[in-house]
Amino acid sequence: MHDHNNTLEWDINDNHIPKRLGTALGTGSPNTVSGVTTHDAFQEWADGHSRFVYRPDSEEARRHSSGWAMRNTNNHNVHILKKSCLGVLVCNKHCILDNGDTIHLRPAICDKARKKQQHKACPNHKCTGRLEVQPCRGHCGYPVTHFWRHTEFAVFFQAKGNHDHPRPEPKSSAEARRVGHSYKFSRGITRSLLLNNSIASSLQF
DNA sequence: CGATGCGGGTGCA
DNA sequence: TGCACCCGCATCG
Repeated sequence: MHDHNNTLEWDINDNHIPKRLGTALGTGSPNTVSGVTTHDAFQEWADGHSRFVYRPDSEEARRHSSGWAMRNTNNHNVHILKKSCLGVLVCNKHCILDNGDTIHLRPAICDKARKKQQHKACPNHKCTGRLEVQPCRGHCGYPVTHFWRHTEFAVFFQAKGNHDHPRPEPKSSAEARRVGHSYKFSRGITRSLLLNNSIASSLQF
C-alpha cells in the first residue's frame, strides 16, 4: 500500500482526526502521537478503499480533484465533502479504434450536460454506435464515493469502493473538446490540445 | 456552458 | 441515523 503511515490511524468520520500533522512536518520532527507523519503525493486515480493525507497547499486536493468523474452529493455534513462516481461514457457497441483503444469519455458533471451527451453518435466515425453512460457500481452496487475533509494542516481524503469501469478521459481532454466545440476551426490552440490526446486524435470532432 | 459547492427535502433501511 | 439522490441557487472560469 502506498499510504503506508497514513492508514489505520484515522477515519474520515472520526471526531478526533489528526490535526497536528503540519506542525510536525514543519519542525521536521515526526508526530508519533497522531500516527500520521507524511503527506501523500496527490493520487489522481485513487481506487479501492484508500485514504490519503494531502498538503493543504495542494491545488488538486484543494479542488477535491480526481481523474474519475465525481459529482458533489449532499451528505448533510458541513465538515465532510462527499462525492459519488458518475461512471464513464462508453459506446453502446463497444467499438475498438484503429489504435486498439476503446471509447471511454468523461461524463459531464452537470446533470443537464450529461443528458445531452447520451445517445449522441459514437465519436468513432467508423462506428454507428451511440454513447451511453456506464454507471459506477463499485461500492456494494452503488457508485464509489470520495470524502474530503480539511483541517488547518492537511486535507484528508478517503474513498470507498472499487471502480468497476474504465477510467474516463482526463479533464484536460474533456475541456479541450468543449472549448473546441464552441470555437471549432477557429484556433490553432484548440487543435493542438486535441492532437495531444491519443483518444481525441483518433476521433472526428 | 459547465465545473463545483451548498443545503433543503424525499424515500429507504 | 446513515445513505442515495433530485433540485434549485450561487460562484467562477
